[in-house]
Amino acid sequence: MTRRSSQLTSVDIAHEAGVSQATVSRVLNNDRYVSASTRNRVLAVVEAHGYVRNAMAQGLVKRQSRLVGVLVADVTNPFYPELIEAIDARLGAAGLQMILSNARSRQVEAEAVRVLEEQRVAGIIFISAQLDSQPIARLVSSGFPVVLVNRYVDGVECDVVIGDSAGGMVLVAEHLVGLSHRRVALVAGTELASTSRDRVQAFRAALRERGADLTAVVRGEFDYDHAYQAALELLRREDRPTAIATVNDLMALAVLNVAQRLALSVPGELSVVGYDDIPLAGWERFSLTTVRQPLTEMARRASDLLQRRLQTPDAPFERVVYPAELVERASTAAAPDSG
Amino acid sequence: MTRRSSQLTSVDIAHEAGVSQATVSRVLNNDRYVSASTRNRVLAVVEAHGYVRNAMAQGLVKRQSRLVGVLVADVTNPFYPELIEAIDARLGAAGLQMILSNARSRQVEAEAVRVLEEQRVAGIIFISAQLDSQPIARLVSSGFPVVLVNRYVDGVECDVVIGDSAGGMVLVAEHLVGLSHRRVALVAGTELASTSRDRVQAFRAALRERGADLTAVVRGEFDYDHAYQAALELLRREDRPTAIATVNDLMALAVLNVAQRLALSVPGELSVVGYDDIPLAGWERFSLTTVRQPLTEMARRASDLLQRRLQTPDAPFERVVYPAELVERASTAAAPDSG
DNA sequence: CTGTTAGCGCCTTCAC
DNA sequence: GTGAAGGCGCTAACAG
Repeated sequence: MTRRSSQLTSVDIAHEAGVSQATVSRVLNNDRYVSASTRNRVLAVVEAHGYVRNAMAQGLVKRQSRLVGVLVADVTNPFYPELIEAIDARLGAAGLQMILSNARSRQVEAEAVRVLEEQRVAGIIFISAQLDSQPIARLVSSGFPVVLVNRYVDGVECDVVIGDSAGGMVLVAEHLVGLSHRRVALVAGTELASTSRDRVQAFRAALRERGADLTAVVRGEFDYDHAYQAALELLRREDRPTAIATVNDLMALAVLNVAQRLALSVPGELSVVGYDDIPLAGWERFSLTTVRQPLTEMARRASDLLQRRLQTPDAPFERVVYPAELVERASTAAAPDSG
Repeated sequence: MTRRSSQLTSVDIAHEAGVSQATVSRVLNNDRYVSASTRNRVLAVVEAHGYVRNAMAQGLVKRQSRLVGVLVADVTNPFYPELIEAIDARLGAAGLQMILSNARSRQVEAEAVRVLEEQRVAGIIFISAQLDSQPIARLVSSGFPVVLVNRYVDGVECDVVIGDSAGGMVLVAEHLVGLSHRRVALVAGTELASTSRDRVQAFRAALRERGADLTAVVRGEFDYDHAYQAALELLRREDRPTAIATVNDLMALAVLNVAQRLALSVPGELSVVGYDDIPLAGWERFSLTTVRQPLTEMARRASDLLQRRLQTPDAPFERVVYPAELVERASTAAAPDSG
C-alpha cells in the first residue's frame, strides 16, 4: 500500500528551481517584481511536481483564511440548497471557499460558529438567523464580517439581504380576499425567524383591512412534518378554512399532500398559497400559487456584500430588500361557499 | 464602528494565567500531565476571555486540518441533502468539520479538489464520483484518505459505501413484469456514474430474462430538467412505454409531472418507478414506487470509514454494499393493455 | 529583481 | 508537573 508522500513545500520548489523560497512565494502570489524567466522556471517546477500551497501556513501569516462559513438550519428543506448553490458558486469565483454547517438547534449553531472561529473564517453568512441568536450578536458587535440572508435580526447592525415579507403577504391577502375567501388560516414557523414573524403580522393586518379573518395561525418548525401535522389538524376541524397560506413553499406542499390525503380538492375546496417559489412549486403535481423571491440573486448579493466587507471593513452596512411578486398558479381559486 | 479586536493567542492566555504557553497548550489538548489547579486556572482564563484556538496554527504543526471535504454534483437534487446532513452530523460528532463543494462539471471538481488540498483536509468524501475522475484516481494512488459513497470508481482501491444497484433493478424488473408490462423504458443518467451504468445494465438483463423488452434507454444528466425532457419525448411517441423506470427519484418525479401534463393517468396508463426512496417519494402527491436505499445509514457509514482511515491509514479498504428493497406505492399497477 | 530575515500561533521534544 | 526552545510552511518587510 502506497503511503502518502509527505507534501512538498515551497522550500522544495525553491531548491528545485534554484531560487529562494521568497521568490517562489512571489510567483505564487503574482507579485509583479519577478522576471519572466524565473517566473516560468518556478511555475514549471510547481507544475511538474504538482505542488499545492499550504493554506494553513498562508492563513497563519495573513491572520485569516479564505474560508467562509455558511450556516443553515436545514439543508433538506429545498429552499436552502437553492441559496447554497448560488453562494458557493459566487464565493468560489472570488477564490473563497464555503464551509457549510447544518445547525438545527441553538446549541448546534453555537458549536458550529465556534468551529468556524477556530478556522478563522473570513466571514460568516447566516441563511436562517434566529432573532435571539447570541453568536450573531456577539460576532457582529465584535466587528466580525457577518451577512444575513433571508432572515435578519432586530437591532443587529450588519449587511442584510432579504425579501419584502410584508409586501409579499399583502399580495397573498389581496389575492385570497379577491377570490372571496373569508376563513383563512396561516401555517407559520417560529416567532424567532424574522420572516415568519413579519409575514404573520403583515398577513393578519392585510386580511383585517380587507374584511377577512385570519381564523388560525399555527406556529412550529419550518419543516415538512410539522406543517403536515398542522395542516391535518386544521383541515379536520368543523369550520375548516377555505384557504391556507404558509410561510414557505415546503410547508405549502405539505398542506397540498394533506389535502389529497383527506380527499379535499384543491383549489375546489381549498386554496393553498406558499412562499419563495422554489422550483418544486412549479411542478405540475403541485402548481402552487406562491410569492416569488429572487433566490439566486439574493444569494449572489449576499456573497458580494461579504466580499465587499472583507475588502472594505468600514464600509457602511447595507440592507438590501427585494420586492415580492405573486405567482398565480392552480392551487388557488374562488372560495367554495362564495356562490 | 467597532473594529475587530485582534484575536487572543495562547500566549496571552498563558501570561494572564501566569503559566507558560506550553502549559496552556497542554490544558487545551487534555494532556494528563497538568495539575488540577493550574488546569482550572487556565480554563478559567480561557473562559473569561472567550479564547478560541487557531486551527490554522494547530494544523500547521500537526500537518493536517480537521476539515473534511465533501464533494457533490448537485445540492439541489434532494437526494444529496439527505446524505449531506447525515455526513455533517456524523463528522461533527467526531470533531471534524465538513467543507462542502458543489461540482457540476469535471473542471469544477478538479478545482474544488485543489482547494481542498490547499486546506490540507484530512480526507475527502465523494458522493457523486464520476468513473473517469482524474482527481480521485490521483488522490487514491497517492494514499490520500478518500471515501466514495453512492457511486464507486472502477479499479480505484479505496473505502466505498454503495447500494446494490443490480439487485435493486432486478426487483424493479420483477415488479413490472409481474404487472404484465412488456414495453418498458428507462430514463438514466450518464454512463460515467457507476450507479446509472450498473442499473441500466442490470435492468436490461433482468427484463430480457423475464421476456420483456427495454424499449428505450435515455441517458443524460441526473437532474430534473433533463429527465423532464426525456420523459416528454418518450411519452409522446406512438408506441409509448407502459412503464418508465428511472435511475433516481428526482427523475421519476419529473416523469410523473410530465404524465400529468400530458393527461396520462398514473398508474392507469403509465407506471413509474424511481430509485433511492427520498422523502419526497412518499408524499401523497407522488406516492412513488421506488427502491429504498438506507441513505442516512450509508452516509454515517461513509463518515465512519473515513474516520477509521484517519486513525488507521493502513487498514484494509472496505467496500460496504447495502441491499436494495422495493417500496411499492401507488405509481405502479398492471399494464393497461394486459387485459 | 532577488535573497535574507523575522515572525504568524501552536505543538512537542527536552531539560529541570 | 512545567518551562524553554525549535520548528510547521508561508508572507512581508528590508536589504542589496
